[in-house]
Amino acid sequence: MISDHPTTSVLLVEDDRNMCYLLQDNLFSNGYKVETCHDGKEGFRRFRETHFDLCILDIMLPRMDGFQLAAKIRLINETVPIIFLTSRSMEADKLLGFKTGCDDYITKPFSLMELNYRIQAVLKRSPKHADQNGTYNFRLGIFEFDSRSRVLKSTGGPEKKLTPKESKLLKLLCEKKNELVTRSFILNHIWGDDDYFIARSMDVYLTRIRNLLKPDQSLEIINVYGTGYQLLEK
Amino acid sequence: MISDHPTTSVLLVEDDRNMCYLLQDNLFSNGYKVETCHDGKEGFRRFRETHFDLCILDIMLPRMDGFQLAAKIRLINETVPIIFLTSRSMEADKLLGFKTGCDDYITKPFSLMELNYRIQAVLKRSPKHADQNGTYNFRLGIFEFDSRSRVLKSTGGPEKKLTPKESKLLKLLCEKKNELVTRSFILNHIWGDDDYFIARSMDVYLTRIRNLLKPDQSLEIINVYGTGYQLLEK
DNA sequence: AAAGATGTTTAAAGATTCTTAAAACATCCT
DNA sequence: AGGATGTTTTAAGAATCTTTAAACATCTTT
Repeated sequence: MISDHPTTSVLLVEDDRNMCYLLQDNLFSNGYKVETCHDGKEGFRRFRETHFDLCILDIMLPRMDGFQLAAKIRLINETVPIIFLTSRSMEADKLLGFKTGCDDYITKPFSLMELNYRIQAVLKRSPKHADQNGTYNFRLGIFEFDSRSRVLKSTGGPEKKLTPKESKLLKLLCEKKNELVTRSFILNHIWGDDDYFIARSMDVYLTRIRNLLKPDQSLEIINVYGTGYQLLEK
Repeated sequence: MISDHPTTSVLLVEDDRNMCYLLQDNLFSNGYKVETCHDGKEGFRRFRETHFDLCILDIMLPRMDGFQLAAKIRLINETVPIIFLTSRSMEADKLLGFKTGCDDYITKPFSLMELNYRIQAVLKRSPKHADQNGTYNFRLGIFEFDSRSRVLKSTGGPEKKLTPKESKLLKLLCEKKNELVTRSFILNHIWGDDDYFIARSMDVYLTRIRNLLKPDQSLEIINVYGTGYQLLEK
């Protein structure tokens, strides 16, 4: 089968090595780029670190089941299509209540042909936010910011090297420049979790970013009480 | 029996010299390229050093048993087929729980015919990731890097000879250029193990590689705190 | 204005990574 | 075998990054 998708990247989370390997091989030979892992937590960590066009999640997984994983994925990406691998005993109810428009599920045992068909269908429906993670460079007031090398350069000034967390936070704010970003959105995207202490940690980073941006008076990160933040470029 | 496999290379790890020789001879006369060793640790060392298309592992082995060995092999190669040699007393349970889709096992005593049949079956199932180790030359900024001769040539500059470990590390980073590579991935692939001290050792090599790449400002190995590294080419 | 909730800042503790030097180990050569 | 040379690991302290803690400020509601 010849590929018609330049490099669609797939996150495959499957506990059973046997099955995992079979699927990986099938996907690979269909031209997809595949990353596999074998438990939910690792799956989520991967998802946060990289960009994927499709997730295939087993339901029964160690450390965090497929539903929980999908829920966490949905918190940070509303659109990426997810295909669940279920066992026959799974009640369709639970699944139907869960999956969104772009998702699908397939009951084990299934044929590879069937899976491939569903993948194609699900990708066709998916809006392909192509540029989702494609932008790494931002122009921001007097600054230029490269989120990959984590360098914030002020035109005609010195450049500063940011830490990974600083960089992610600034990137997120840049992506949503002049938009309101909720606290929980930031927390789930960058920290992958949202509790009291992590929120305090975020406060610290907000302060740092504000300090970094101080040289340019036209930039401001304003707080919307009880809701979130907004990076304004005046 | 005439071979239909150009040069399928087999790693045979068998404690019992007698048996080992018998098998080696049989494999050899079937056209396989065979390397033998007699304990688990040595087996793993070999596996890391060379490329094999098939592993035949006795379960009872000195220094590290066949299961442990297989587990470590799986960490650095998810797909190579493994055939276990078990004694009759071995509970099939343990084995079935362990082996993945491409693997098989055979209970001693067995006929050579039976073994050969299983080898063919297992190889047929295996997808032969042909290009797995195929790329040795990399273009990297102002450099050209040949990971086999371990030479890093800077265009119009002097060439440097790398040590084996340096070379492996740089090769791995080149293969995953612009991707995030986790610490444990590097450790398991290059050192075959992942503990505190080996991680410190890796730090040392990272420093060296960074120094080697310093002449080209556009190259950078950035650290993602708590996760891994990324070789960026800007 | 008071009280509670939420946000900001600074300091410092804890964790991880980086660097350098020296020790241990390996290989080559005579 | 023994010395020279090259490679890898160990060790230890410095540097960097992240989280925790706590004190203070601001906002909202009553």
